[in-house]
Amino acid sequence: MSPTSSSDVLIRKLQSISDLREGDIDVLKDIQIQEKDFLANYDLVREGDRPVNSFVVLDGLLGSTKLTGDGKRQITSFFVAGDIPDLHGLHLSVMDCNFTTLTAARLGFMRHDALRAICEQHPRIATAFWRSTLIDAAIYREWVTNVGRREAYTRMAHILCELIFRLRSVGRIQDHVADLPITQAALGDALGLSTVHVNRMLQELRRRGLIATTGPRVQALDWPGLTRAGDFETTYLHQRNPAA
Amino acid sequence: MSPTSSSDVLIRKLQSISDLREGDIDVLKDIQIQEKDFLANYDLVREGDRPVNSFVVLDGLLGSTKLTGDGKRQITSFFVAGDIPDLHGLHLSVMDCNFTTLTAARLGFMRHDALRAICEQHPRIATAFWRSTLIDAAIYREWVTNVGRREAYTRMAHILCELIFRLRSVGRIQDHVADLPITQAALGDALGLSTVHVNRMLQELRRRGLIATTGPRVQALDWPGLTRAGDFETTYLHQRNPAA
DNA sequence: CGTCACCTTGAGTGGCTTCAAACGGAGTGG
DNA sequence: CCACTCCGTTTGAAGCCACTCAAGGTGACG
Repeated sequence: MSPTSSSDVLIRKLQSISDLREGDIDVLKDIQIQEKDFLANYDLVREGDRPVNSFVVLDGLLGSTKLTGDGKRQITSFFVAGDIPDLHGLHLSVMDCNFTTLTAARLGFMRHDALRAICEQHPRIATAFWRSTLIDAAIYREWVTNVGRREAYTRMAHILCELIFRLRSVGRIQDHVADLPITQAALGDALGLSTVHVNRMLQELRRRGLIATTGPRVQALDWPGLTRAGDFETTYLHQRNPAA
Repeated sequence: MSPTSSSDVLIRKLQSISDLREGDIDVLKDIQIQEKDFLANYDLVREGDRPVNSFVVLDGLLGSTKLTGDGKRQITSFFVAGDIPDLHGLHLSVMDCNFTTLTAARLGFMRHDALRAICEQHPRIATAFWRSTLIDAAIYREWVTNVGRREAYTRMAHILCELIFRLRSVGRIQDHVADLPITQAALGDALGLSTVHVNRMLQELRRRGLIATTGPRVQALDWPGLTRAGDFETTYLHQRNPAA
């Protein structure tokens, strides 16, 4: 077990979105979690799969992705450390999307039958997991709005705000700098934009002094300005105990 | 109580997406449901609200909507008879979107504390409700993809497919005709398109013999053709017992 | 008969796409 | 050590999808 074990990542996350008691935390500590590493651009789950376990993100960036009939890819959401992307699979038997690593990632796998047993015996934990999927849904809603009604520049700023905010709230940001080895092509797939246009919008954000990028690192130089540019409000992320 | 009571609508819906036993159904029958009628374009829930009850749609069409900073509206999902749009509010305390009637509608209200009590004592019912919110999330995912990566014509066909399919699966379609008094402006807000362009895409669908419209009624003249035009697969709707 | 809400049509514009090519850094093998 | 490749970023130019603006048409309703 590493200093911050996979259980810790899971528990800290659930604490940050719901109210758990000591007893609940002890139960969570006993969940068997199998760690495994993956390279970038690996499909962990594919549309049509019937998964028997869910995983918590321990490190790295994932996305839920869908492919259209003519082969275009849409990333419908990002997942950072602490998130449990395919918790939806616990009750959706057949998956309707893929879960793909967007960077190298470390994941912790948990068996569905174990999770189901816990949910039956510990309603408060069940509620915490349920709430986690509801926050995912809220993020999807925001993304529909982002892609449907905001223009490219605002859209770009918005998604950067979300990423930075979420990374910060799980302690993955040092000195306002986010380690984000995500390609511009992936950003395009998330925003419904072409790679070329993503590049131009990023340049515009840099030109206006809102962000700086050095290789895979993104830095918000002017957070208030960036949130204004991105029409970003944190309500939809439903953070409850930011301290945790 | 009307011949098809509000409980019936709720129960039939939950049966169509999950496996319930006789005992569960008896419990559901005892839920207090308060019926109420609404006109079109009424905000039932607003962003920032902390609702104390959820409602099941008994008749009519609703949408979850969000407003951007500059006042543009995005409809992020539709809700038809049987759906429980703001079940998300059961565990999200502060709402991040509005729920608006898009047509005149009849709704059945259920108190949150009653629902929470039931979920604690009947894990199978809790799972059914949870699953209902997971299907909402799956629909949001599909909408992100639809708005982000499909062009207007396909996008339009897709949303019509979804609406017709969902209405049919709850028995609200007679002779392939859907009663849909939805405005083209609302369709635009759902698709991230201007009203003008919605109008032109509908014309194109009519011209190609895929749909017919007479006033507020929409008819799929060529269902296979329409699903092909809309790149529509039913996986993401996660229907389990279509017979029910 | 006037009003209102919604649908329809036309013309001009622009945001974003596509296509194509050049550039830069990291890793590899001769 | 240098060529070579690969992957991702950057830049330019041309074109189209969808938008905006504006006006006219239609049906419902008081």
